[in-house]
Amino acid sequence: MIEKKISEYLENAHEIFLPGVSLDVVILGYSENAIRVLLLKLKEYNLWALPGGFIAKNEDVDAATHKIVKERTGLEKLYFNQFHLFGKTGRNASFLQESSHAAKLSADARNWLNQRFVTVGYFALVRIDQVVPQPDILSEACDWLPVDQLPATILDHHEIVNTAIGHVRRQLNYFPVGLNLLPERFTISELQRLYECILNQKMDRGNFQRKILKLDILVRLEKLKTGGAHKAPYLYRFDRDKYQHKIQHGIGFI
Amino acid sequence: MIEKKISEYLENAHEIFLPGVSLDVVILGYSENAIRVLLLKLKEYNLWALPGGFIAKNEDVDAATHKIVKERTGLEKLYFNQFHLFGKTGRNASFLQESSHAAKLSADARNWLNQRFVTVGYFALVRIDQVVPQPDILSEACDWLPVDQLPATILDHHEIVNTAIGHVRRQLNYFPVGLNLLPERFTISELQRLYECILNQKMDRGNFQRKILKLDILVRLEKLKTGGAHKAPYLYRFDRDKYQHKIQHGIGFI
DNA sequence: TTTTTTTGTGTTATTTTAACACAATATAAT
DNA sequence: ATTATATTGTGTTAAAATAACACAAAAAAA
Repeated sequence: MIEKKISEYLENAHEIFLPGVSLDVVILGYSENAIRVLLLKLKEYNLWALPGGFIAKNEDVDAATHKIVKERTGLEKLYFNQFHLFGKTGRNASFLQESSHAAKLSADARNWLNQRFVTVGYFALVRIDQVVPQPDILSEACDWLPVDQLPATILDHHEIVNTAIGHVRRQLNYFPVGLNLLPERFTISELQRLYECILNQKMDRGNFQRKILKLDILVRLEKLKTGGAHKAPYLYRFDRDKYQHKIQHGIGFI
Repeated sequence: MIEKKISEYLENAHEIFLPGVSLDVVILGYSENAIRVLLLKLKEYNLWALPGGFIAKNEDVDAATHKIVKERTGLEKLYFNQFHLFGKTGRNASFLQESSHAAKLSADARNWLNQRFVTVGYFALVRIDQVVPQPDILSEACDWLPVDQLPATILDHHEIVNTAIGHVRRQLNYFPVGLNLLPERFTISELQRLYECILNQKMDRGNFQRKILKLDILVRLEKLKTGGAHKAPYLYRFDRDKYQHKIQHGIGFI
């Protein structure tokens, strides 16, 4: 039955969508000291996929990103960053043709899906506990999967995720990170663990503290009361205005 | 008559090219203390354009870049860097429709050109005096124009050039530059002027010298004999292996 | 009360950065 | 031939940044 949905969705795709171009979005989240990526499990296929789709002929690519993510995961108002156009031939060769489900698709749908696409990749960073992704009709599940143990995916989505992470890692040198990945109030150690997790390397605690505080994007709150068998750390929150300023203008950190 | 050429070129474009996607290349060169960009002057239009074109259906986008640049300017073996996908609607709205020449094109060509495109931008850096660009049949001229005084261009090529320069400027923090922009042998001051030109800011001479030498990508040659009314500076050349290593692995500089 | 763990902050050696200094020297001016 | 001018190679130094480690304070568990 899923084929019927896909066929309906792609009926007249030639008239609606910009041909040749697709769009995939790497939504990265953080929890339990692991960077995770939001993937959709395709119904009746044992494969995962990034939320992605096509761009309407009269639609900006940036706008399509928001629309596609909303449709496929329910998430809204994320901040997206374009990072690469994946343009190799043979990107989208195999999986559809080999599938036993392909034959059940309409001719329109098959034609559309079998054309050669280039895909533009966007990424976003979000707080896992603050969003509730909802799989769309094409997907049976929508899950946060750790990026270092990706499941089997369609096409080159594995490569797209890894490229996105490389970009995030490099951006860390110029832009702060954390506003969308940590709870409203957090400790410096929690922020440090996030950095260590993205960069996959340990950092000196004292030096990290001094350096991040000197960026002047954190506001110190009262002491943390609950918790571990040790001295209670201060809680901080981001100063959103100053944080946004650094995001816009960039500032070295690591 | 140019319309006939264009019509021929675009005949059956639907079958040959990936629809919806075009490609533009910002080739930057340096001479006389100005960063210049290679532009083509379109025949019978009083507008300039970046070398650009379309991607064959069975062709990698990276490969298309080389092919298009070769066809349109004669330049080969450049090192290209993809930097952005320009995806706004209305990018390619006006110039063709308004032109009196459009009516002379074949229906095929008009159809092809009137579809909505997104364009992927690549840039390259080259030594102006080492390449001899040749305009192709579609262009009456092929010239290096200073990026701070761009002439009227088609579409959003102005924005594409400026975006490319922004990327080059940011890359300067991570990768050396100069191998493709200076003569084989050059002085440190010449290299400094290049940096100042790209960054549009003055730098301290002594500090620049120490810093660039510490990168360990330059080889000192004999003294410069000819020239100015002052102490003769040393000549240097790039150590290509070490330079390439820095390009690959990146290293902070500025 | 003691132990364990982590925190906030301190110390110090080393390196980097930024700004300026000055003699050396190749040509031009006299 | 002598002096002036411009630019070079290198030196100096204060300030800032970096890296590695130190230690008492404190919250909870033992």
